[in-house]
Amino acid sequence: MKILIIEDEQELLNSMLTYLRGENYVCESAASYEAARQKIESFSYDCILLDITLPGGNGLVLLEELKTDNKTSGIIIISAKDSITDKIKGLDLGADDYLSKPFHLSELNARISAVIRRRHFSGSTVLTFHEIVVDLIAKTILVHKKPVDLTRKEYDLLLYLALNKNRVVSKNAIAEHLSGDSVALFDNFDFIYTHMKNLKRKLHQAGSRDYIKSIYGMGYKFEV
Amino acid sequence: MKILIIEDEQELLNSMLTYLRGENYVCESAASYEAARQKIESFSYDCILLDITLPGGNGLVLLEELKTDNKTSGIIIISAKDSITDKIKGLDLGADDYLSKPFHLSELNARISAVIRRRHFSGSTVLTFHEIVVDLIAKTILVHKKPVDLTRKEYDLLLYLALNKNRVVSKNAIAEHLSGDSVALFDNFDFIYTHMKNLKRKLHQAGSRDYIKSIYGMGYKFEV
DNA sequence: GCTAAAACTGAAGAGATCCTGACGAAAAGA
DNA sequence: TCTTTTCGTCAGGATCTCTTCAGTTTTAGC
Repeated sequence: MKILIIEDEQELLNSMLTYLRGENYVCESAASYEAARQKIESFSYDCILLDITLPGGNGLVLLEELKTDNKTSGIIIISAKDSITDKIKGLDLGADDYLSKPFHLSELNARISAVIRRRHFSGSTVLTFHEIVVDLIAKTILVHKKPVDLTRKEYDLLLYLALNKNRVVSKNAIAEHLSGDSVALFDNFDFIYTHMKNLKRKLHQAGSRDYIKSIYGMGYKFEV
Repeated sequence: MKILIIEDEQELLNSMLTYLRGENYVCESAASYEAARQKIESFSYDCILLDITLPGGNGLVLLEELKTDNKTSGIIIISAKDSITDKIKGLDLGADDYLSKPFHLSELNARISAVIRRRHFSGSTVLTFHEIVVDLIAKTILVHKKPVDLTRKEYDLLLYLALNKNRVVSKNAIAEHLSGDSVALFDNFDFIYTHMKNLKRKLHQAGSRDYIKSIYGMGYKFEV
């Protein structure tokens, strides 16, 4: 699978490249719309990550071109939070999905595979783990096809664990993800214990098996 | 995995220590180049975080020394944004990566594990020794494709042995690697005996052959 | 073989980590 | 505004891990 990343922030770009290559995607990058346009004309990509807030050009114009060219690439818009307009949200402009900065690389990865899956296999943006189904767009959880009433934090927590399935995730990482604050340092993880407890209880009551394992001294693991 | 943090800003240092210890790294710190030099001479680290803009000494000189000493440590340069020269960016000076302040601790963490992977494991995320598989990202050990649950110390111990496969590692080296304060020589290796015993037992019970040999008077060897 | 040093073992206390229920604060919804 | 829900903190207790210790076995050298 081949991905084009259109992004000018060097550090973010590097992170994305490293992560996505680690996920076995073939990645190329462009730091300007002009460079991107050239690449798109010459090569084909399964997915294009488009930062629409680059200096020196309007990303929406590029988006227009992309859609009229009826290429088969899936397109995910990336943008600062306050640049996400209702039009983008509604995906009226023809993108397949959008993600606002700052985002987590694991979430980006999930979106990419969802978009690619949909394009190639006309699926939807859901993640399925046995009886648990996560709908990324609706932000809902189904267990045995029945919705489970989770709070926002609980949903975030489950999604994060699910995106990192079969990996041990540290409490540092969880705390950062839940709080949305990527700068803060956490001296106490009590709130994680509480959310974890409630999440586990709700999933259990809904009839799910206990996929969330606690790994003493290391963190948690969503094991499927 | 053991890390040396060379940094004089106390607050930042504390954040880094707390975070990285939370990620199960064994961490030590030095607030000056002189202190750092001493530690580096006496002990070995898997990764060194080097702030090159400390007062009272030039970090680049220390970097030079580090590279000529051909130690196996990975080196990540940390510095204020405007001190990042093109040379550093190109990593011509021999560092493995660089990070400009301010940075996110999770980003630092990602860089560290990438550097360690590159240096020690030639970039791979899983190590395979016949029926034993070490997944560095999942932080999980598989024997015959089934997970074996190890404690932190047991996992670290196995990783350290695997890292030095087919070499004899002394108990001093193991002790230094497992427990943070490398102040003095250890007079008592009882805790190693216990961890080793438990590790061996768990691997054996999981159906693995006994690759860990005890070399009388020398140490241990992971023989594959 | 004998001896002393080194290595192993099981048990157990100390210590760290995690879970739980309850409660007030904060946020969201009516 | 008032009500309801969600969130984070806290303290007590449960659980798991680490280290130490004492007793036993193995090893190398004589």
